[in-house]
Amino acid sequence: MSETNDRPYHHGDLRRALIDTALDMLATDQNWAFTLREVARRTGVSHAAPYKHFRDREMLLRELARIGFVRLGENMTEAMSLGLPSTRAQFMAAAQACIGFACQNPGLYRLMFSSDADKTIDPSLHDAAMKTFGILLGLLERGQRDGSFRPVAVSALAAAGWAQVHGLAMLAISHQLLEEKVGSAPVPAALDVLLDGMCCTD
Amino acid sequence: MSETNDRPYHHGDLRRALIDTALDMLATDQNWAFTLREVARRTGVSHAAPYKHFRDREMLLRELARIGFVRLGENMTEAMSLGLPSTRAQFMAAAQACIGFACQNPGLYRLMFSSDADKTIDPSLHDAAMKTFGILLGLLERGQRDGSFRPVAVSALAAAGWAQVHGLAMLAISHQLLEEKVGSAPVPAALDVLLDGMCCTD
DNA sequence: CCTCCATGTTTACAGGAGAAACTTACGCAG
DNA sequence: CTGCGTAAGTTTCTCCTGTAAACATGGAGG
Repeated sequence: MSETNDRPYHHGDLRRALIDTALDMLATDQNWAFTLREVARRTGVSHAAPYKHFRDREMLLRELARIGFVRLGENMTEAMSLGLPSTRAQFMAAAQACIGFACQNPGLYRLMFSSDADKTIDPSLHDAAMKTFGILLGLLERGQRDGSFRPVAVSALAAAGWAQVHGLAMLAISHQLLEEKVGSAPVPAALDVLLDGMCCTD
Repeated sequence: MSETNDRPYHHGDLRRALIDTALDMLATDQNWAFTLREVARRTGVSHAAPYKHFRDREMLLRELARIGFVRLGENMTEAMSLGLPSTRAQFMAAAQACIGFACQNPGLYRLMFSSDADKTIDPSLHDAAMKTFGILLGLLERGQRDGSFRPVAVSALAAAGWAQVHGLAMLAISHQLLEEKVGSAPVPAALDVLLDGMCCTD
């Protein structure tokens, strides 16, 4: 990753380095007014160098968002592969993985769902988001087949599940899940309420 | 709106005018890179005038967010006062009112939950958000008393309901509720799934 | 009437986005 | 090896933003 090279003029892989720096800053600073120049500065390069790799600031943002979706998908897949007994438990694990990801990368998570990362412009970003959503969809379909989830339209389950997880993630990183409002462990509590509506086992 | 009077140097109520202009732009432009100067320009005033009413840009943003929470609360209260028969139907109406508000004011809604509107700084903003949340809480408590909602911890219901509505709103204004993913009417479908988990009547 | 002060304006400066022109060094044809 | 094309960096420039400071205006109170 961080090759401590002494490249005097040509960096070698500036594109990757810029992305790494930006991801690092997005994870570090809670909310960061993203500036290309700051990224360039911390990467140790002139403020115009990034334009050789990204047409404009938003193109870098979209690439960062794309990577975010890929990583989020990896986290969720990993959580689902822990050998948990029930599909319900797997859903719970995947949801908590998603929310955990958001809390560990609040800036990146916000970016992924912000208007700065316009998915109508960049097909690869759109695909990445769609693919990550597909993980959720696959879990729900599997749950319906094995009788865990109710046989309603899977799209309804998907919308509900996705919205719930995304909503909890957004509220969490906005520090709005205060104990006085929603209790001490709102995430599993809320997910359990939703799962009661999704599952057959009442 | 546009009073064609010749401003006698002193505007009269510039503070209000700036807020109105900004709210207008937040509703009009889907996603707008908020600039104080642009607000001043459209209000027909010098770019430094706003500083006589707001210490800095973020102070205006927080005030806008506060107003957003007040209006959102009004919308939700109104939706709940339509004389709908069941508490469940009232919840559904309030939720759809919230999501409708977000879709009609995407910029404002985003602002309300963005890190630009830091609720830890401004108590009145925090109070406004809390009060709007209280509307939801009140509905849930009432629903539990009348036997509509299950007698679990009300904070769990609150977290679930709030996250669901907020998640749907955010996904909707991010244009991520595509039919291919979540069907043609994802909002009521998702809310029904959640309500199945919240309500006693299965 | 004159003077104070809230509310405006003008001017100034730092910092960011991005374009254009210039520079460096890697890779390749002869 | 020499010379050159080109990708990748740098410098410089313009326009824009936030924000501070100094100045102007005009209504309210003595």
